[in-house]
Order: sequence, then C-alpha cells, then structure tokens
Amino acid sequence: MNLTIEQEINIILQKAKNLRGYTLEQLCQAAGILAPKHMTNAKGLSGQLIEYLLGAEAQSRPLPDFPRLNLEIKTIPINLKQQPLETTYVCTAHVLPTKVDYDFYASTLYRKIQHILWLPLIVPDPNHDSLAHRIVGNAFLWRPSPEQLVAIKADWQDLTQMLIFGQAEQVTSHYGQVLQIRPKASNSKMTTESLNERGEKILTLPRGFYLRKTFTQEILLQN
DNA sequence: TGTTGATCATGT
DNA sequence: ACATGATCAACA
Repeated sequence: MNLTIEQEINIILQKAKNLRGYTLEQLCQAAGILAPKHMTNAKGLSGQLIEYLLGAEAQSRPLPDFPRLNLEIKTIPINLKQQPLETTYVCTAHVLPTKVDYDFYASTLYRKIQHILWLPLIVPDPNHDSLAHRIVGNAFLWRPSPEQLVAIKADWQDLTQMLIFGQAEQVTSHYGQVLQIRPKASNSKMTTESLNERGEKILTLPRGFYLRKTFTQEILLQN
C-alpha cells in the first residue's frame, strides 16, 4: 500500500501519543534496555530511546530523524508547570567560513526545524530526576509560524554572518533571541579548524545551535 | 538560581 | 574529528 507523507507522519504521531503516561524506565524495559539509575552517564538516552521506539532513520547523519518526511523528533524535559528544563540542541554550527553556506533555506538548521514532533517528558521533581521518574507527556506536531520562522532566520543569519567573518571565538551564548550557539564537544580541549578575522587558520572549540528555553516554552504554550 | 560553558555516550 | 542524542555543573 502507498501512504502519503502526511499519513506516514500521522502514524508516527499516533505511535508517539501511545507512549503517553509511561515512565522512561518502563519504556526501557519494553525496549530491552537496562535503565541506568541516574542520567549523568546516559545524557542522551531519553532521546535515543524514543527514536528507537518510533523507528527513526537518520542515525548520526546531519539530517532530520525521518529524512524522507523531513520530520525531526525532539524530546523536551518539562516540569509540572510545563516549563522547559533544558535548551534544545538542533545541529552543528560550522565555524569554518568556507564551509558555511549563507542560505538559510538550504541549511541543516532549517531542514531540522521546519517540522518537529515534540515529545514532552514530565519531570515531577527536577531536583530528583531519573528515567524512573520521567513520564511521557502528550506528543504534538509543530511547524514554525511565519513570525517564529522570521525570528529563527534572523538569528541564524546574524550568527552565521559572524562565523563567516571569522568571529567564531567571539560568538558566545548571549547572542540570539531564539537561537544560541554553545560548545558541543566531548570536552573543552576538542578542536576544529576555523579562521580568525584576518583569515588565518585557528583551532577552536566545536559549537552547536540550540533553541532557547524561552522559545520552546512558547511552542509548548501553543499546545 | 538561571545560564553559560563543559561534559557523557554512541556511531560513522 | 564530526554528527547525533542530550544533561550536567560551575559560576555570575
């Protein structure tokens, strides 16, 4: 049978909605994974578990989780007031100017944020978080509104322009209204090639694009 | 106590 | 080293 893209997306959404109410520890059992007691050494497990259960296909490529559907899955930890507890990683921020294409609509970031299946993970007591305490909330689909897209695009262009001008080292987390650039590495000693303002090669810490909590809060309030 | 900067795990 | 999944934890 041939399903339309919309139908395939809806099947994934229904699967996600069916996870509502389970703890992540229960879902670990269902997936045959032994749930770690704390998340210090399993920071990405929440997301990877959901991806596995929903059948994501992108693996570690710079593509949405379902490349053919242009659909990205994001788990987001929230407290009982529906407030996000963490920022949301989107994708790598390339710091080598020659590798940066100044075309928002051709960017990895745009492809990843154009359609997201959000899956809130309820953290009843943020001071005592664990996979056993985390409860899956209500999954929902989101596309940026025209206003949201304008804000994202503006930040992306500002930040990308700085990178193109060889200012990777000057871009701190403070820049951007809805997006921000922060370190994204195994540790602070990791390096990747970049250029300074004079066009000279330098080594700098790898960075990534993140959605600010104020922005994801707005998304959650719509739903 | 909220944010920024640092870090952990896995796969290519 | 890079890209994915993120959260941790030091400090302003």
